[in-house]
Amino acid sequence: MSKTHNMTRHRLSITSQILSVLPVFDAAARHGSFTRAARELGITQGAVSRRIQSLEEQLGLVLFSRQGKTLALTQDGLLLSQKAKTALKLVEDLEHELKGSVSGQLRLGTLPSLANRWLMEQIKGFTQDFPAISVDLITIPADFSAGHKDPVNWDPSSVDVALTVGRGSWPALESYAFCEEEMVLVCHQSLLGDATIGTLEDLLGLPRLIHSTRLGSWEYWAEAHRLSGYFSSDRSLSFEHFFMVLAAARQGLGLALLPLLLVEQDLANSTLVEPLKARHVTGNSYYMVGSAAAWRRPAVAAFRDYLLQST
Amino acid sequence: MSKTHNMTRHRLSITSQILSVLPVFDAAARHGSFTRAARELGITQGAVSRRIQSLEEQLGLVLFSRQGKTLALTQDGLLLSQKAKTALKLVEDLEHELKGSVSGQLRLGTLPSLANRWLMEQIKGFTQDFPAISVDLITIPADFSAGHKDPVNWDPSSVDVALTVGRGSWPALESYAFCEEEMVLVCHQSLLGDATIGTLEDLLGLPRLIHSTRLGSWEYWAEAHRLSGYFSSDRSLSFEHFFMVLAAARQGLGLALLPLLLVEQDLANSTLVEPLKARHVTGNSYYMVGSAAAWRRPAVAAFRDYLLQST
DNA sequence: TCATATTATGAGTTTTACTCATGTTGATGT
DNA sequence: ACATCAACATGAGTAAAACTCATAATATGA
Repeated sequence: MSKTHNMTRHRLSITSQILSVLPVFDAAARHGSFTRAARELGITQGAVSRRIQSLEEQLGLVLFSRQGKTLALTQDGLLLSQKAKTALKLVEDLEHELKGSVSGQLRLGTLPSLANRWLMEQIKGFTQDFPAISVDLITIPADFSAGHKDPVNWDPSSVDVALTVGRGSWPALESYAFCEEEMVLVCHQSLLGDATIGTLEDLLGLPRLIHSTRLGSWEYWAEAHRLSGYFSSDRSLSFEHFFMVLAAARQGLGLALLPLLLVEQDLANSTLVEPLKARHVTGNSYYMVGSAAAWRRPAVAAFRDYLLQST
Repeated sequence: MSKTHNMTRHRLSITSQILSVLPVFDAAARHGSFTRAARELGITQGAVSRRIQSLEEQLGLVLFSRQGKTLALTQDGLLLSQKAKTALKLVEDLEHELKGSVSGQLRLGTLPSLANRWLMEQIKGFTQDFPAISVDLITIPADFSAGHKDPVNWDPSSVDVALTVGRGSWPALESYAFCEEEMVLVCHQSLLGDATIGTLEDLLGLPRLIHSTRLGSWEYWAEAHRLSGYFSSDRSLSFEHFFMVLAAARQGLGLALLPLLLVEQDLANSTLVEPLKARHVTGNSYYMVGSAAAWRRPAVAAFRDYLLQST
């Protein structure tokens, strides 16, 4: 059997290709596992496997010895991992040094619900990266328009960036979407008791927590799942902000319909459960909104880039 | 006017993106010119421009100050370039160290014509990269088959890799194409005298140098350019190998039809000229051919990778 | 020996990097 | 001043790399 291979096209020198794999290789070397490395990097196991393979081909060396489950660095791999660490450290330090030179003030306006957990996490990471930027956080109203234009219910002169939800149409402002709004059905485990939940109808007897400033949510959700007209209408519990709905749900007060962004962490650590997967993409997105002038300021641009990156 | 931007998808951390641009940035910083950096890297000016731009966006910094023609590093750029050099040096050294650990013998068989200049250049670069590999070079016959299967006119047991021309069909062997065969019309400047060459017909009065082991070359070329039947048939000069044809052409003995691979350098430094652009892709390619067992040897695989890379 | 946890791999998709062609701009010489 | 030149910038389209998803293959250990 003859086997033929075609020629490659010209690219940058081999060093460049090696450089970009270094973080992947380093993670794999540190964990001694492609799976865990992938988890750390937020990519799939297959991606790590492939990249390491191609690195080994580039170098013409075997970097890991694989025996089924067990992964171990070879002699060459060990050498590379040590040097790689040094090089990575160098570049990381450099990055921090450069970012440290960005200073200024960042005035953020945010929907109250974002400010409880999600935004705090972002701000934590951001201020670590940019220690010389001061942040000033205030809330803005959650008023919501279903129309074609999104409202500007904050004072653009007192805020550089507003974090809000909408359709991306703020005249005279420049907006960046960082997350699609997807509503998720959640509740506390205790609410379900020992009932077996098989269909959406099984859930409709449970108390629902209502978001009073966006009243249509349940109805839109029900429509998307072809369930209109099923809601019981006895006692109702309603709250102005999502964060209050969330707090109520955590207490087991009822079934909540909340944006995924706000409940990701609770789902991950099982504070809340998703009794049935009945999600609903609303068509809105979360946006950073600011004037063109604001976006030109380094501190503001840095925040935008950070958020887009970390999403 | 409102301006909206969509969210990015998750990728590797920012450091990884920075790493792969470093060689580009370094070249630009060293040359103080995107154009010259591009030339060094073998890519276009636009590619360099874009990558530097995206690096600047990633970092949220301006690295170069552009004033029309003049390009200069900013303060931040200078800082980055110094650190980048250190990091690059580290990785390059590392690469050499790893490659230095590959040792063994590489037995190459080659068409004689390749061994004059082109292959020597490759071997020079290869042995610099892999100082621990010994190379043993011999020639193999240039016999050529126009049929479906390519001949094996060398002893596979005495050679790891044969460099030859063909169609990629060597039964029981594994082959890698590294260059398409493209015939170019060349001659010494003096041959043209002061005649004005406007069409192919103008050239047909000049003496042609003939490659006796692949007699059809001129005819195939003529056919491709719809010129059959024009050749004068007085005195003829014919040579067994391309390298002899090339040597004759350099002396101004006649018009030669040679593979681009063999005359690239002569064209670049004007030892030879291409009186009219009348190239002809023959459909053959240059191949590295070896047994699967040979390709498994590190020294042999290293040579393959080097050649595919440098093409 | 079966369940499990891991890496490998085929197929298809998305994103990035590149080329080519053209636009723009500032310096230079007449 | 103005034309010219030599750089960088940029829009559009293409090629290649990187990633995902789904699934296969494989060693480990109860």
